[in-house]
This record gives sequence, structure tokens and C-alpha cells, in this order.
Amino acid sequence: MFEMRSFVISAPVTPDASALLRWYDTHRRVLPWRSLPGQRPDPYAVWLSEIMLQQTTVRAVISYYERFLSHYPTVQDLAAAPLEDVLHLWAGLGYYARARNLHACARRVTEMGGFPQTLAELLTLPGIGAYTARAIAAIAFGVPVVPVDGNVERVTARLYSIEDPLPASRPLLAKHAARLNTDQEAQDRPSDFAQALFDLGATICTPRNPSCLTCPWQKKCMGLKNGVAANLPLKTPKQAKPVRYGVHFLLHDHNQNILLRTRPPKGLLGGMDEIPGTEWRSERWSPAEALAAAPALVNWVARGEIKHVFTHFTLYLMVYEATLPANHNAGIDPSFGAFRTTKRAALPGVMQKCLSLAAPETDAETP
DNA sequence: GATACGTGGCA
DNA sequence: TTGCCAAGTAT
Repeated sequence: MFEMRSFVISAPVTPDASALLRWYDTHRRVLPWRSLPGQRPDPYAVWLSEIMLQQTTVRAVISYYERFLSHYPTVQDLAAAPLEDVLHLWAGLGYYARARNLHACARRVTEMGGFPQTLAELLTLPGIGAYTARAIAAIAFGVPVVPVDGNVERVTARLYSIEDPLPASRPLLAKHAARLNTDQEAQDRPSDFAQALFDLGATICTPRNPSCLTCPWQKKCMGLKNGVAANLPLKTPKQAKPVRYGVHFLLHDHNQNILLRTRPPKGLLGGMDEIPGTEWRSERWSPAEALAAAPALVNWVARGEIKHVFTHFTLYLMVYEATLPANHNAGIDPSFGAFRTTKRAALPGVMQKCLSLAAPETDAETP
């Protein structure tokens, strides 16, 4: 599009990279996937952490990261694993397409003999987009690029006092962010500069109540000068989430197994396991309607309802529980799944909530 | 460009 | 309790 205002937006003053890097040298966070100063980063560790950190907090990621690294110390180990196992380890972390792409990416990288080091090649890999490609290039390979994540968008919006709302302002923010590293100090330390921006966003330039008084960039921050820093970036209001309802059935056999089925490989919770249930629709299910959809004609006991909030809708699930009589093992349609142990199942958070409503274990589940 | 895609913590 | 937010990507 024609940049009608380009002559008005004079080249903004670049902030002082050396001030940020000096702050980082003192205040950098210690994180399991971060190499220590002077150490060569492991591209596998950088990649694995970046995928996990997409739209996910550091706190939530840490234990998953440690578990993945101990199960799969190298990208070759991950590539050799069955997808099932990877989904099992990922269960609870959310955005399961990331786990499927992670596995596919590990196989591609293994075929290639290692991680590519250029932006263009990284961008061709599954699960790696504009942000992650730059993060890996900068952090693992020292390429002088600026990864633009939510932190960097926020820092940039405040620094240049950009009041256009997200997500429409994303290209503009990216354009400004790309010039943040023009100083020689930033060019010399691409990995530190990228991570310094993340740490600044996570600990100083926070979404709420930013600590502008201790910010290494406070003197250059136009948002602070204009008194609007804490309110930026602006965001266009989100649409209200629709509500959906479903009913799910927790059916035990007599071998510590429950009836489980695997969801279709793509889409919502793709490839993950669930206890069988009804469709998720906008109307509640009557008890009669629900029991007509049950996998077996047994004595179902209502255990309650869970609430689960997805990105784009809120879900209420009624949970019924029963134990199959000893002589009733046949006659369950395979479309409801098969009896398996939860120990090796890939149960997403919403299903873990359903299972949490189960009656306490009793050694004698008397039918 | 808009929408689908999870989850848990926090004000 | 409700809404916002977190190192985004794929289609």
C-alpha cells in the first residue's frame, strides 16, 4: 500500500542498545534453556523452548521442558519417538498442533542432518513462523535479527508511543522493531540483544504497572514522555465467547482401565485422547438425551459438571461415571474407544478436569 | 486479514 | 467471578 505518511514519520531515534545490554548483563533471568555467558547454545534446546513458549508462560513451560529434554536429549531421539509418546508428554500444555509440528520438525531436521542456520530455511520448517525463525537464528546462530513477540511489540509500542491498536498495528510494530538493533553493540550480540528485549518486557516493561523508573530505556521512551506507556499497546476489543455444552462418560472395567478414544488427528485437541462423549453444541443436553448417547446401558452416576475455557468458546461438560459389570465386557461399539490405562494416555486439560470428578478409588467397586 | 487453536495465573 | 494475558502458527 502507498505510504502516504512516510515523509511525516521521520526515522525514529534508535534507543541505546548498550544501555539495554548493560542492564541485561546484570539482570538477565536464569532459565533452563539458556546457555550461560560464553557457552555455545544448543540449537535443539533453543528450538524446543521456543516452540513451548509460543503463547505460553515461562512458569508453565519449565517442567515440560525438563521432561522433554530428559526423555529426548537430542533432536534425533525426539524424531525416533512415536507421535503418541510426544503427545502424551505434551498433554496439558495446550495448543497441540505445536506438539504435532514439533515431531514433524524433528524428523525433518534429522533428515537434514541438523538445524538450518538461515532465516529462510528455518521458515520452511513446520511450527516455525516469523517470530520463532528469528528467535532461533538470533539466539542459536548469532544472526542479527530481532524476533518480534508480544514482549517486543509492547516495548516497541511504548518506545515509539504507537497508539494504533493491535492486531492491525502488527506490521507497523514489526517495522519499528526490526530497527531496534542498528547499534553496533546489538549487531555484535544478537542472542543477548534478543533475550534482553524479552527480559525487559517480562520484568520491566510489563503489561500492567511497568517499572519505568528502573527501565534502561526510560530516557528514550516516547510513551513514558507522553504519559501513555502503561496503556500501550492498545488492542481492539475481543468478541464474546460462545458457550457450548456436552456430556462425557467415564466407564471403568475391572482391570484399572477406562474407555478412551483418540480424537481425529487435526483440529481441536487433534490426536489427543478423551473419554467418549456427545457433540459439543450450543444447547444443554437433557439427562435422557445424554444417556441415550452413552456407550453402554449401565448404571450411570452423575458426577457433576466442569467448566473449561478455550480460546474461542467456553465449554460445560456434564460427567457421568459407571463401572462395567463383570460379564458385560463385549458389546461396546468401537466408535466409543477401547479400555486403556490413563498412564499412557494423552489427556488434554479439559479431560483431566473430567477425570478429576471420578469417585474416590475403592478397592471393591461393587456393581 | 480473520479465524482456529489450550491453559493457568492474576487483578 | 470474569476478563486479560503469555517467547505465535497455520490456513
